Amino acid sequence: MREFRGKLRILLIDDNSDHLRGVKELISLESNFEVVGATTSANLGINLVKKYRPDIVLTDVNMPEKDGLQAIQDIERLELGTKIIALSGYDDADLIFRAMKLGAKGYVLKTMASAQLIHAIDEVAAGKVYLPSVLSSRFFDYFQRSFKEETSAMDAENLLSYLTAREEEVLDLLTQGNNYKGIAGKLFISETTVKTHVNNIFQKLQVNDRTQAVLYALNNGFANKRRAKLAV
Amino acid sequence: MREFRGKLRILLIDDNSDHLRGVKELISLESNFEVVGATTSANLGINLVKKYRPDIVLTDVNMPEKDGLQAIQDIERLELGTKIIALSGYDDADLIFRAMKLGAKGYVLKTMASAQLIHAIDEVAAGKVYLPSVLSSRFFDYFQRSFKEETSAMDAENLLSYLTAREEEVLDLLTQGNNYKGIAGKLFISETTVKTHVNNIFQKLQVNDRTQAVLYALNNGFANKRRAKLAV
DNA sequence: TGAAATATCAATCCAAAGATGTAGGACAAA
DNA sequence: TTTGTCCTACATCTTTGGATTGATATTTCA
Repeated sequence: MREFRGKLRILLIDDNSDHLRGVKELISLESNFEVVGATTSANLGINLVKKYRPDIVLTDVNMPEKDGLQAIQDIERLELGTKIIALSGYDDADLIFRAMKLGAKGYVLKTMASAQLIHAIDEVAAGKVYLPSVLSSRFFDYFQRSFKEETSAMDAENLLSYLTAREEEVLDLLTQGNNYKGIAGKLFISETTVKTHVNNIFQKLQVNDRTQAVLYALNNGFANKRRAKLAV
Repeated sequence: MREFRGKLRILLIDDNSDHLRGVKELISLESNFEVVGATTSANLGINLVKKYRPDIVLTDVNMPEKDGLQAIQDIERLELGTKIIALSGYDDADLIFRAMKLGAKGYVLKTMASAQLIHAIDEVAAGKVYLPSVLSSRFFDYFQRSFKEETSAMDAENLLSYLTAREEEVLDLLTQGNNYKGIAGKLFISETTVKTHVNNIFQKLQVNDRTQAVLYALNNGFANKRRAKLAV
């Protein structure tokens, strides 16, 4: 399963030097793991990533100054294919969500058994994503809650549904920053006709100007709806 | 682990009547499961959910007409606490992502062993989210890719970074649909001053009018940036 | 068929938005 | 102290946007 080349090269970042040492010893016990670096500073850690190009980075996400999330983002931006596993003392849903959002391939609690950490490293090294089931539950709760608002905004009494097909076209062009002249040109109709449509849109959406119309459209899933007609 | 009250009440929706029958028999073999309904129609299924209020709904997501995703959304909107497990013949990342987004608590492939389906039902009934590891890998790939664009748009050569603090405030109010008068009132400055700021914003963002400025802001993570200052 | 909704275009008027130039005071950095 | 940036403010002018009314052709559907 693992690649032919020697050991899995691992870099550790944790501002708690005790924990750092502990993890280092733990990993060193594994014959197929090699710790290529260990530091208590996120900034230093990023430099070490550039220098040693490890396969895996284990980073604490609860650090002062440059925090671990920022470190994840910075490392991801290097685009070296480095796989990141977040370590944390807390099973905070928001923290997990943000770490995964930034590209972490795993998230392990410090309180978890060491075997779990080893397992996580193996899984992530094999190209998988590793989230202990307790944490994945939290993740999905958070994930679904954050989309619930979005979808509920999309239905309900949506004023957008009162628009005619032509008005939707016009609104679509408005949401692309066109003025009257631009819309008229693109739809091959006169500017005054566009004005008529736009005024009708304002009435239906109960707004006063184009900016508010565009904001209403964007906040009420207008783009999604139009995409839906093609993609769903 | 399971609650004291009798059996777990399950409803099945699958337009393939053969598969529907197969799953029904499979589940009926389990002494603690009870199939309270089985239908090949999504619309009918939703009505059955209202009528029987099952604990779990297993629904195919590859159906013609009213598709399974729509069914998931409709059932979720009833807010009966019904837990939904999506069934699909395909491990399509986009499909998995959308099903989970809409609130599905599990996703199981039809090709998977029956034991896995039973396990999924148990897990979901216990309040967990169940995604087989193959699928969760796909899910996270998709998830991270969809956020990669967002974050990369947020840095790079972002014209927003040239704005002064005051200009950011003004732009923020613009993205809320305010006109000159509204902004002036909220910032306790004169309308002409607001005009000056807005004009400077246009220059810096290289746009021609407020709508384009608002769109630029929204498309380049302006809201995220502002939120970041508080929340990150 | 006949009513209702839709799409088109025009004229007019007023308000709002945008462009440009100028300028004083606060403040920080060189 | 000087230089530069930022925030403030005003005047002026042009352009664009928005409201209103009215009109005609086409489509939709009961």
